[in-house]
Parts: sequence; structure tokens; C-alpha cells
Amino acid sequence: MFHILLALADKERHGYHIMREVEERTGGNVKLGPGTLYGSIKRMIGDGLIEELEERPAPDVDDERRRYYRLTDFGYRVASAEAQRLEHLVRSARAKKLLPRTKAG
Amino acid sequence: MFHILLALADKERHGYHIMREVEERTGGNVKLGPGTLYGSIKRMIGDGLIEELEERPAPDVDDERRRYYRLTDFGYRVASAEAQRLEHLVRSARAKKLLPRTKAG
DNA sequence: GCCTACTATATCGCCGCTCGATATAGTTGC
DNA sequence: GCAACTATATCGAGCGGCGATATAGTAGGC
Repeated sequence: MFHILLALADKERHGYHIMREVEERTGGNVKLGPGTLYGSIKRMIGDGLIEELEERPAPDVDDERRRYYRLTDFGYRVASAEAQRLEHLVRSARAKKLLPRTKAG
Repeated sequence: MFHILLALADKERHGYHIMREVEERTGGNVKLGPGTLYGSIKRMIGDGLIEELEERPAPDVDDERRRYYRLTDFGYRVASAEAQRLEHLVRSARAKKLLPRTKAG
């Protein structure tokens, strides 16, 4: 779910584009299957985290099948809060010496 | 689960001690209920992440009921790997401007 | 012409983890 | 006598992720 929020944080994307963004960003370590992806999208729309766009891109670059999504303000705040939560976890891990090369932890 | 690994990363602890360590470390934001705690411990022993100590502490500071646990080498490696995974997520979140005060990210 | 791979969306059921509720039981303090 | 704390344990509900499966159009190789 957080991966989907991350993928939509910088710009709107359609489902398949989210899948590829996650795979690229993680160097292939995280792969979203269609079950995870479209199931999550459905739930996240219901939760008000993301919304589907009405507007279509220019017809010459469009694909009818695509459905575009973007973060809502609420989704953005949830993503930020989650990112901060993870940051705290990472700091704790540094303090417990679970991570190498501490600059300031 | 990661919270339990974190709690045991610096020293061995008994179950209730893990509960309090997590609550203190997170400033009360994360509270492990007994269901999560003892269910996780059971599973994590089965997975070889943690192990129960045979030795008891000095009788004058001991409580018979307590059961002490520590990380195995495998558990330590899993905790490190997970910490690195989270670190990558945090870096991505920084790159997408979901986190304030970027020094280098 | 046929097969494979890619783009794109969608549903289903299983499984693993977390959580709250509940139980037990001894100790301390009011 | 009662509430709060220490300490462990089990159970069932619920949520989220995942693999499998389905549909369907397009592109490329042979």
C-alpha cells in the first residue's frame, strides 16, 4: 500500500504504470501482482487516499483501457505520516546497530 | 514483528519486558497486546529468529514466571535486512518529498 | 497463420499477521 | 476487599498481500 502511495506521490499514474514504477524503484525486489495492485487501488479509493481522474491525456498518447489515479490531500498526509513512522524505525535500528555507516543516528 | 526484533537487538528480554520496551521506544504510539506479543514469539521461535534462554538470572532478581528470549544469528541478519529495506523506503519517500528537512537523500 | 510476450484491468480465495478479548495467577497498595 | 500491575497464554475476527485466473487488444518472430 505504501509503495502505491509512493508511486503516486510525484505524479498521477495508471495502474500498470504503478506496477512498473514500484518494480523499477526497488530494482525488481518488489513486484506487485495484479491482485495486490487492483485490490489495493479499490480499497484506497474507498478510504479516500487516492482518486480516479476524469480527464484523459491527449488522444495520440492515450490508451482507452487505462484508468489514471492521483493522491488526494488526505492520501498525501497519510503517506507523509507513514514515511515519518518508518524514519523513526530506521533511527531505532541505527541506535541498536542494525545498520552500518551511521553518520548521525 | 520487527518491533520485537528491535527490542531484542541489544539484549535478551522476557516477554513483558519486550512489551514495555516497544511502548517506551515509540513514546506510547505502538502498544503490543498480549495476542500480538506471545503469538509472534511462538512463530518467531518456530522460524528460528529468536530462542529461549536456558539460564536464569540471579535468583534475587528473578521472577519464576518469566521466560527470556534472545536473537539468533539468523534473527539478527533478518533484522538487519529488514532495517535496510526500510531505509530504502525512507530514501524513496525523501526523494518524493514526503519528508521534511532533507540533508542528503 | 500461429504462438509468445507485453499492455491493461479485474476478481477470487488462501494465508499470514495483528489485534482485542478473555483467562489465569501472584503481588502491591489503598 | 478491590484495583492496578506483572507475567504468560489462547482464541477468533479482520485486514492486507499474494498467486492464480480471466479477459482482451497489440506487436513481433517464424
